[in-house]
Amino acid sequence: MKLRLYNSLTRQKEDFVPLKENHVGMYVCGVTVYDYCHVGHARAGAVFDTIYRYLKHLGYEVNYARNFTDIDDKIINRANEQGVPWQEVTEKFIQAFYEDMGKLNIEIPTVEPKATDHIPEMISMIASLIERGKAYNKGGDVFYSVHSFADYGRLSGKNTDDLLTGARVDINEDKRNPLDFALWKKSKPDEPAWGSPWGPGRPGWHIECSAMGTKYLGETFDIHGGGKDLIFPHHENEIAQSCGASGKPPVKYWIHNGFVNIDKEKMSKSLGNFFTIREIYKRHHPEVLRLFLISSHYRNPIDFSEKNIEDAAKVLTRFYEGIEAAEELVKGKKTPSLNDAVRSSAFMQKFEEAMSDDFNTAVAIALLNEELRKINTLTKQQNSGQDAELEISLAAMKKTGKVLGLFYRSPKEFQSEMFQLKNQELGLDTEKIEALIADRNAARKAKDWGKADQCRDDLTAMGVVLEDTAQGTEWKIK
RNA sequence: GGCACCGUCGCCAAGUGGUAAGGCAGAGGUCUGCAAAAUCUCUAUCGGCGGUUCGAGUCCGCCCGGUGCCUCCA
Repeated sequence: MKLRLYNSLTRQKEDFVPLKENHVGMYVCGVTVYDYCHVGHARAGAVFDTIYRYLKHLGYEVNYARNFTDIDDKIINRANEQGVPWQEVTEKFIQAFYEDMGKLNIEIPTVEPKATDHIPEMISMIASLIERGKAYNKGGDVFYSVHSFADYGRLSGKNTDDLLTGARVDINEDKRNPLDFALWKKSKPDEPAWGSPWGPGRPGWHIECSAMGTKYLGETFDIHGGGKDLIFPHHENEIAQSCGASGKPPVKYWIHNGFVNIDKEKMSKSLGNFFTIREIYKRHHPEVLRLFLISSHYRNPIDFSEKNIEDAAKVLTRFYEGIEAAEELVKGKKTPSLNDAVRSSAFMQKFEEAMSDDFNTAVAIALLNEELRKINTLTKQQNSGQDAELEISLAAMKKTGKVLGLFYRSPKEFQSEMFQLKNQELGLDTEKIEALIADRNAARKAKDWGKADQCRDDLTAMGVVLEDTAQGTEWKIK
């Protein structure tokens, strides 16, 4: 299946041709670890995790690097506020990152470089930039000279004149040009510092990604990802740095995910209108969050709202119920060459077609819904002659789920976790519910429909929904 | 001010120029003692106005409305 993806650099969909056949080098900007992750981070996590999984699904050997920015002004400020060493702040939030992203079923990348483990690489890149006349030392601060890079602004579609007339350029006497940005920051007393040819200091934000990307993926690699907000200045500066140092463009395909909005407005730290992932987990299942995050195309903005999350919860619940019933029927069966049948199924073909069109997860999920309907119908028919078909559909569904990072729990586990979340609000008295159900079943046996309905009405009022099955009466929370 | 992007059913959301996927909600049928679940059927001409074309949601222009980037930010 030929993969096409939208390249932010050229602003169009392009055929994906890796630099090295069957191999992909991918770098995604991680987080600055000074606080808990919010839903925006969750989206970037889910989007690039899905891309990573799909590339592997296509058979590529993927070298995937995602960094931790563990030295930065914000980290230092946070440490000072709390009166703790900065390392304590970063360790805490790296730990929290793993917890939050782990629940979202985000796979661990091939490498996860930390900025502070790569100071020598950054120093050497900066030195090389100075040598090539692309950077200058001003009293211990080193700046990149934007004028030295003719292509500056290509990724973000800006030209330096416009940037200069913009109202918000940083006025800094030490800079030759207001657009120049820091590669190395001289440290003040009591600030964390590393030795360098320009005196003690710490690296600027942009240089770390250039240095680590180069180290792990080479001077030019296939894919670089991140949120749209990183295009300028972060990624623009990365290009300038890497190109300046190596003379080669660092990245072939740039991929940027859209924002998570609250009431149509970008969710961000600076606006203060953000939800942390862990806040969401208190009320919503992580897998529901993941489904919500990938139900829209990754480049479009998504609006985070209770209604939208609840819709996703309904969809996922339906999937798990269908899977549970089908698994029951397929249990113990073993269709010969199941993998081949799955691979060549029309459903899998269409799934790959959708995903290969710039990772269209929205269409992929629509296809999953259609396949679920097929599975439900086959399950209901309970026709042993069609078990193979059901088994193939179920296996295909699971396989696409693996690409999307869904359906990896057992249905029972999912249902029980959902139950617990819902029950937190209602605080249901299980014994009372069981007793009412017993009463109702006694009444049903005696064909006392009035009393039976009364029992159910009482339960409905408590938020309990009944389901009479061949195996008995089951109940769940609405 | 500069540069991008977006406006599709009540809500969410896909859509390579050929006559609108999917989900939620809603209506009706099957099933059920009644329900639930499942399943079937039904519900939009795509912000507005022009233009290009045999044909446009899909390309061009203008207008209206919304968002983002230009400062740290996924």
